Amino acid sequence: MPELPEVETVRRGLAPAMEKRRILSARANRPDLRFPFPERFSERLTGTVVDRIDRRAKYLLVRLGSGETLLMHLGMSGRFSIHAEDVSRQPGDFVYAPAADPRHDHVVIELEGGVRVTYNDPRRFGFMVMFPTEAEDTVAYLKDLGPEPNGNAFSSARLLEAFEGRKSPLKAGLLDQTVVAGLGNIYVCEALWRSQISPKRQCANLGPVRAERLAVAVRNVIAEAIEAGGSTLRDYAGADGAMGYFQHSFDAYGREGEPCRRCESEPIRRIVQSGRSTFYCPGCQR
DNA sequence: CCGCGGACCTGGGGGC
DNA sequence: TGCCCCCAGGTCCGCG
Repeated sequence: MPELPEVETVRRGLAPAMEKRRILSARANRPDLRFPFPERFSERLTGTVVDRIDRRAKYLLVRLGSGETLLMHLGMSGRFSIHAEDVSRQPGDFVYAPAADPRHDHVVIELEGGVRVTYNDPRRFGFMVMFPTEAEDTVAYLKDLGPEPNGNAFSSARLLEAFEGRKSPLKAGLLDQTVVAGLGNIYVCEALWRSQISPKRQCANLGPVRAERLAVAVRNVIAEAIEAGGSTLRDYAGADGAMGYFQHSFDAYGREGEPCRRCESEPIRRIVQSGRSTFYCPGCQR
């Protein structure tokens, strides 16, 4: 999936195309993604104005003039493309996305000004739900989320508190969205590599010194990835590759067998933790 | 309550 | 060319 930085990049791309524009039509081309679309999906979107697009963790929150919020999650393979006649284009904006298989164009939204936003998702792990904006505090997807890694509430103290007594390995702990919100498989591997901490270490055995290194690494890895416009990996292509987005390179993720860029003595190893690949350097991550 | 494995989907790549 | 297996950025659910 797009992790937090990629979702933030998508938000920044969608915002200039959608904000302050009225939705002229909205169509779902099938009854469901991961879950069924909201009741009367098309009717609830059509005619309302998009006030603003926010992000929380990996969720996009489209604030509508109707008083509702459209919450969207991109799953593993969700992407948006925008076709626009008069959206101002600046370096870094993404207006056209690379071609996707149109069989997986599941949602098409037309807005004022000749803007068309298309959601494409081959695996259909993404989903969209709607709720009254005023009831946001009760929305299950949002209410238990931990702090944003780039916010003030995220710190080494937060990690120590969340990990107290926890038996699971750090890899699993950092993927837990109630501990810190928005990390996924890639950036967890990268943050652990940066902080030289083993993904196999028990959460409860983190300790204050490593916790500080880890918190700094998480914060920096996320900030840099947002800065880079999100990674452009595989089927994620919310941004237009042709627009010159930085091709993110990773230190650990996906580098199995390649030499560690820090200690250069051991190759990066791939192991499986709770069913997912973990990449780390057994030489310098302890 | 916690932690883990499986399920949900489709497509791409490698081996034979 | 085809087939089969493995792999993929996430999350939810049920089991022990």
